[in-house]
Order: sequence, then C-alpha cells, then structure tokens
Amino acid sequence: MNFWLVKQEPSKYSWDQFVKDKGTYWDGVRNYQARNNLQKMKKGDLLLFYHSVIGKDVQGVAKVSKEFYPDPTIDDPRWVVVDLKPVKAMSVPVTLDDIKNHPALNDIALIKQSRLSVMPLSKNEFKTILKMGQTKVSSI
DNA sequence: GCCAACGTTGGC
DNA sequence: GCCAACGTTGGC
Repeated sequence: MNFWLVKQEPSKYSWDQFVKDKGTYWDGVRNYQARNNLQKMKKGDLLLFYHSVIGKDVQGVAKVSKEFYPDPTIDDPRWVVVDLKPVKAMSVPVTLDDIKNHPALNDIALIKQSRLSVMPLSKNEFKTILKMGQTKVSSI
C-alpha cells in the first residue's frame, strides 16, 4: 500500500463537501509531477486531505476507490483523475506548523515542495500525522 | 494583499 | 535548447 497527501483550498473544495458528497473524482491537476503521482495511485491507497491557504491543516483520511482515468472536465488526454472516498475525519486537525515542528516530518514533501498538490508520503510520515491527529485507521 | 518560488510558454 | 517573461500557488 502507498500513502499520499493531496492539497485543496477549502474555498474550492473542502473536506466537509467531500464528506457530504461521499467521494469525488480528483480533477484539476495540471502539473506533471502531481499527475504522475495520481497515476501511481492504486485502489485502496490511503491519502491525507490537506487544506491549503485557509486553515493549512490535514482534515482527514481518504482512500483511492478507482485508479486513474482521463480527466472528464477537459478535452486533453494528458490529464487524469482518480476517484476518492472519505475514510474518516481527523479527531484533531494537524496544522502545517505542527508538521514543521515535528522532527520525524522534516523531509516531508509538503514542506520541501510547497507548491506540489499531490505528493507521496512514507508510511512513517503517514502514521506520524495520524497519531498527531489522534486518529486511527483500521487498515494499517 | 504581497511576494517568493516555481512551472510553463514562446521568441530567438 | 536557452532563457526572459509571465502566470499560478500558497505561505506569510
């Protein structure tokens, strides 16, 4: 299993909306590195849902429910989406400051590449953030 | 709201 | 193929 972090501005698509929708296709990625990460996602992989700009915190855990396919919102075969479903909300949102201040998360892509919107996490990074959020996920 | 960082575009 | 110009992202 692989672990990922996806970013979204809550004013565009929030975690609450995602939960209300019971899932979505993750569209709008227009960056090759982020696109490549989408293509590497396997069904069942777990993701952290991060709010950028407003809040700047990890809101919850999602999973990949369908692997990549062409982005239905654009007529351009270069771009793809995956389907995501909510797993559970964080008991406590984990803020960017929390992440920056945690020694085990010094090398996280969220800090190193602040503009990347879809990034891989190591299992350890994923578990560390879950623990900080006082949240448990049964499948890991 | 500003601006640094960074990705993309297009002229040469 | 280089690089200046430009647009976007996202932290502050």
